[in-house]
Amino acid sequence: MKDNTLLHIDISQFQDDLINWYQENKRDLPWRVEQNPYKIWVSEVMLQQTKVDTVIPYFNKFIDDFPTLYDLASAKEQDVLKAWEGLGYYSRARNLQNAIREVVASYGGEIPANPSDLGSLKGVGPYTKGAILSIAYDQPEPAVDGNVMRVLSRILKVEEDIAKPRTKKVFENHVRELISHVDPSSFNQGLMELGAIVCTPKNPMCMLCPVQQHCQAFAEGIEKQLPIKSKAKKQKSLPYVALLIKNKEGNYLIEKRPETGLLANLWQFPMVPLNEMGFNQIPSWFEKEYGIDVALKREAGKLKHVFSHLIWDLEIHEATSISSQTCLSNARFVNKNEMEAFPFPVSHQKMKQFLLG
DNA sequence: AAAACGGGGAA
DNA sequence: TTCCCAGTTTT
Repeated sequence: MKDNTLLHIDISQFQDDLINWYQENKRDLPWRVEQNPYKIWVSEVMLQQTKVDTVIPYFNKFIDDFPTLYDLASAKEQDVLKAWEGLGYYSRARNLQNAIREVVASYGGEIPANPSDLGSLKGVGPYTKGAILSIAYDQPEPAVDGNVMRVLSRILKVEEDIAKPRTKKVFENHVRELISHVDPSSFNQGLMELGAIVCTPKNPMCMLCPVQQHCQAFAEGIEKQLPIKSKAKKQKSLPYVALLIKNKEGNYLIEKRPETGLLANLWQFPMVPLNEMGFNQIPSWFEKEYGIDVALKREAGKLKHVFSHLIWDLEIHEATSISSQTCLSNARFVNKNEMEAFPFPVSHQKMKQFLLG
């Protein structure tokens, strides 16, 4: 063992300081009320790349709609996506239901308490696996997320690029050395809570930190320089015309997106890729793709929607059609009331809102 | 190892 | 604007 970074830390004292602080300062959150593996799992999936304040109302509604894993297993996917509407990363919801169905089918409804079975489930990667094992089952497994990497990069002065996939393994190894075997749940949650409340990205509040005396970065005054993270390349912008097409019955055309890729299985208003054709080709393109006539009426506004990896530049147009149906099974005319049952991404929720006034 | 995959909020 | 967030899957 060449790396003796941990020798600088009094592990037992560090555990006590962190766990005691967590017990005293942890936030009251809906998924901390009981040690229920299903609810903890749901919360962990929702919390991936999503802030606590955003998750809370979704979590409460989700548990209300699907109180047990059997309710989720037997639900329709469209209803699960509807409950997830607006949260983003919709594959999380589809993977979660897939995994829960696997738990019912192969594990008698008992969420596996061992790393290999648990980790084999859809959507359960290294983080979620460790979070469930430690928080729901009190096992000393690492649960390393962005918070933990930031906190430990400062405490242990780790200067590797946290944007690199392999760096996460470095932190997992550190956690295996540091984690309390008496209360691994409070240890892991304490690290994350500390990252969320005290050891924040820009201006960490070191004066309030319960493990300040263990922190290498604080000792050297370099806490704001850590962690080191390379920048992502910037998004490409894609121009579209999105159409609010009303037919004679007063119904609007919506369509289901493909079952893989971006916003899989969500619904939307038709979008015409402008980088593949000119504006005046839209009606003929529609005749070819949807088998319906379309007459553009007027522009309703513009919408810019930013994803992590691309940007939609949308020009919204109102249009009319004399058709009542399309040649596509995934597209249909619905009235404003029926529209409410379909899951839309946020960009198209805004267009829907435009229609509803 | 890199890219795909959403959305919101803070600085 | 820029960056960040309780990540996983696919390529």
